Amino acid sequence: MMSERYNAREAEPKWQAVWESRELFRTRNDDTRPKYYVLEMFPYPSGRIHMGHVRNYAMGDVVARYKRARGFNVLHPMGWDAFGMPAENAAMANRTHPATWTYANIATMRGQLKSMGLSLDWHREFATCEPRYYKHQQRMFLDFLAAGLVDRKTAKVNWDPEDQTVLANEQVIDGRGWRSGALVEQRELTQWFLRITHYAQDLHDALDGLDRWPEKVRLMQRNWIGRSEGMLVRFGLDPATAPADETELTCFSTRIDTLFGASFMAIAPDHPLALKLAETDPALARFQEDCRRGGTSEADIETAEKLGYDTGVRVQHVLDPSITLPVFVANFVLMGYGTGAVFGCPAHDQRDLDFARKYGLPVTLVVCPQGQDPSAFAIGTTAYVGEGRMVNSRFLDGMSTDDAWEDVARRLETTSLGTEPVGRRKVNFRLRDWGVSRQRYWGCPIPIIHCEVCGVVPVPVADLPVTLPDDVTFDLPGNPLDRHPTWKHVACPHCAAPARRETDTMDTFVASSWYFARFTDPWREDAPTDRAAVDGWLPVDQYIGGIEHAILHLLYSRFFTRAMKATGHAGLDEPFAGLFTQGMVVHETYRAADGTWVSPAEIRIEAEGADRKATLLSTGAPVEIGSIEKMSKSKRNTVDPDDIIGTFGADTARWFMLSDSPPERDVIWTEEGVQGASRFVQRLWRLTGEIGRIAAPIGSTPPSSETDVALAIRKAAHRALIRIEEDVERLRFNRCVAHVYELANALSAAIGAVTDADRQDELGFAFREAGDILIQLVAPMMPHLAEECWAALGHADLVGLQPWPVADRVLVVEDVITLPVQINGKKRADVTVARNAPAAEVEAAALALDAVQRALEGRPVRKVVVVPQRIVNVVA
RNA sequence: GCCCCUGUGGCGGAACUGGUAGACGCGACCGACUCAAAAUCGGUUUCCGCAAGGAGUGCUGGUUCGAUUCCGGCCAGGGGCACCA
Repeated sequence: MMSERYNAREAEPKWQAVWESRELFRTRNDDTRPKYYVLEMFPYPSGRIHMGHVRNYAMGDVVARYKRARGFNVLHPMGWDAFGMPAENAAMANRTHPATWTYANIATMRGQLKSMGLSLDWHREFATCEPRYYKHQQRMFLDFLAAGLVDRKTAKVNWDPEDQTVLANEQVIDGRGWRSGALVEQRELTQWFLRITHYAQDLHDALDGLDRWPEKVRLMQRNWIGRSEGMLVRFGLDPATAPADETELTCFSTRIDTLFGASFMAIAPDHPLALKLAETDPALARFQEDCRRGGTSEADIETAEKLGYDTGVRVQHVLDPSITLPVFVANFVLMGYGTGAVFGCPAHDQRDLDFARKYGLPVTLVVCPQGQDPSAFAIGTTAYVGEGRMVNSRFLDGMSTDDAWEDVARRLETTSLGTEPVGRRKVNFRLRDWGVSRQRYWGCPIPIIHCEVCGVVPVPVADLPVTLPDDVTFDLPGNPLDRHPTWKHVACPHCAAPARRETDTMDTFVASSWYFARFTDPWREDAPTDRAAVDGWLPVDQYIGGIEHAILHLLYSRFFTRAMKATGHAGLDEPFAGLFTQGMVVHETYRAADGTWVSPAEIRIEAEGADRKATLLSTGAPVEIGSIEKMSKSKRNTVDPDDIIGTFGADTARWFMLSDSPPERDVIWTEEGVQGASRFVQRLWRLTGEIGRIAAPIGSTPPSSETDVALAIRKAAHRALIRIEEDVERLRFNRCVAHVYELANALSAAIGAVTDADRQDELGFAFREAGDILIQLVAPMMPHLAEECWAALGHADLVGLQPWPVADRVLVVEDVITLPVQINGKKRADVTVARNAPAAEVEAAALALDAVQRALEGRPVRKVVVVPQRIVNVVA
């Protein structure tokens, strides 16, 4: 017999054990059903799972369980993004080994994830710090190197002088290292780069085809790649002013239409010409030094004043050599973009205008906005960057900016400087190559050996993996691999001379750029992927994760997949066909009188509503209720999933995470919300008991005639079924939850309305059908409760093994419908008509209504709009 | 500065391609059960109004028989990029 209350703490482990022993979620690669790959971004093993994980994995699990019921061969794996700095920081702080710390965290978090009852195929689990994984990453690095997709070059990096390591841009806060607090220096270091820029155009263009990605993410990537069409323009140096053997200066411009407005040239402080001039010009050298010292943080750049140094060199204007322009070294020109040289057109570029005003350079209007009089239109402190008519531009005058652009482009292409044309069309990208070298221990070793004789030598594939040594120390700053006594000393694979290993390791983002491919066959030892498996499973049909990865991880993965294709490890370009970015879990913050943050577990809410108050549990002292913010350790506004699962059960946590807020938006974690979810768990359990008492036996035949109540019950079930199908497909889980509530409400109401005499014979069949559907609808979201209810309804097998119910679309169509009747757009009455009634009939029925005649107040009817099955609008 | 998104009851939110605004949940209030409380069940809950009725989706214009939905302008909040030529 059913007990009164549903006991999640007993039921959940029980069903998890049943699923596991029956291998419900084990996925086979040789299954012939259509595939469906659903993946949530794998976690970093930071210690414990947080509510963000719960939300992310609850969503993915709904999709996985739903698709499984719909007959797909579902791949839903889990693993660990296990390399990275926190492990090394923990090692330094706690004198543990990063591996010890990492694997302990994985064990904890695996247990937590298992307690959520996720339908994961744990057989495919791996951690990226395992040699059996990173071995293949090293292999692909070598393949990329052979394919020309890896570069070794010097680059400016953020160098923390105290920790003696490179920092990522995100790790530099206000110009200081986030850990050490030391002022970060810019250093030229030789680094390994993955040539993501090789695919810049394709990564840009292919965004159009990612129609199941959020527009926001595509836009962010498009901006990040930063494609711009322009021209490389070669300016001849004025021989009278140029240093010996310097004859030309090339700049990149997207606004060659404004060339007649040019009043100066500007080059980057570290432009080759500037460096050369500085050799004989100490003042210039000092200026360059000042520029370099200028902060590199964004805040510094934002506020930096435009500074320039007139080199005395002049260039000849490309459209009229008799005009010469001064060449400035300017702090706002970047060597890393274009050619490190620009021509300045102050009237039509804000930076150039600021610069020109400061140094008294001419400002010539060459584009006049539509409808403005050029003689009256003056440039003040704001440049005009829009389109318009050309003025002050000789042969271009009167043209549109577009036409002028083409005209200039053709002229420059057909004019020569030396033996080459002056201008060449060029598409430039903002995207830079991906620097993957990290001076850290806890990462994938870069499989390279440096030999004095042979230079850079790849580690032979047969020697992979290059594994990390275990005996390392973290008591000193810097890279433990570099100061390890023996690890880096090896013989050159070519000449056998003493050589040394590369001691840099790869950025952790490399590991997360292909894990989704490895999941398709994580056991294969001789290659990163099995081509049949990877090409069969990919692309991921539905990828779910946080918006914070909109650029880095998602762009790197798109690049990596292309590089894997180029080197034969995969057969496609785009790894993720569908992407969903879920919102964060946020919570109120609480502060004690002394200003310290207080955790939700330490307080009590004293009064609800407008005069909501909180006090400290321990002392009763008042606590200030603060703003709602992302759950974070620093603000202490976190709720531990273990506590919630221990108190209410995983299903309650899952249900709450799916309800209320649309999944792409932030969800506010509230105690009331959890209580509400928990209440529904109990209510569904009671309702199941009541349905079970009325429901006909499994497999009963439908009665020969059906009462209105019975029909209504079945209609409600099928309506909910149809809506939930639609909404799960579109990941609108909050609406799925609402549909379940509606069905449960309808069934409760029907039970309340039936008399004892009605039961069994008349309603039994309807309640059997509707009850079974209700539980199957709940199953993807609250799987444990659903199993318990399914069994209570008399089923011997698991609801997790049931095929999805077949919706009866004919059943839900009503024969008689009620339409609103509006008069001049305001609703005044309802009219009930046959669903297929002709418009004329509907119109007549509507006009015959007393309420309509009253509302018309004798005015003549001018027009009647009848929208079939929707509305009637009377225009008077 | 540039680009993008969002704005609906006390709260989270719903409303299909322009067709009954407020589904569903939370909170609140009233009632039933109870000695009492919890739990549960029933009811009310956009605002103004006793009612009839009127107003209402950030503000403001427009298109339309009809606008939360489409268009223009403005306001507020959030996010991304940031000297990218």
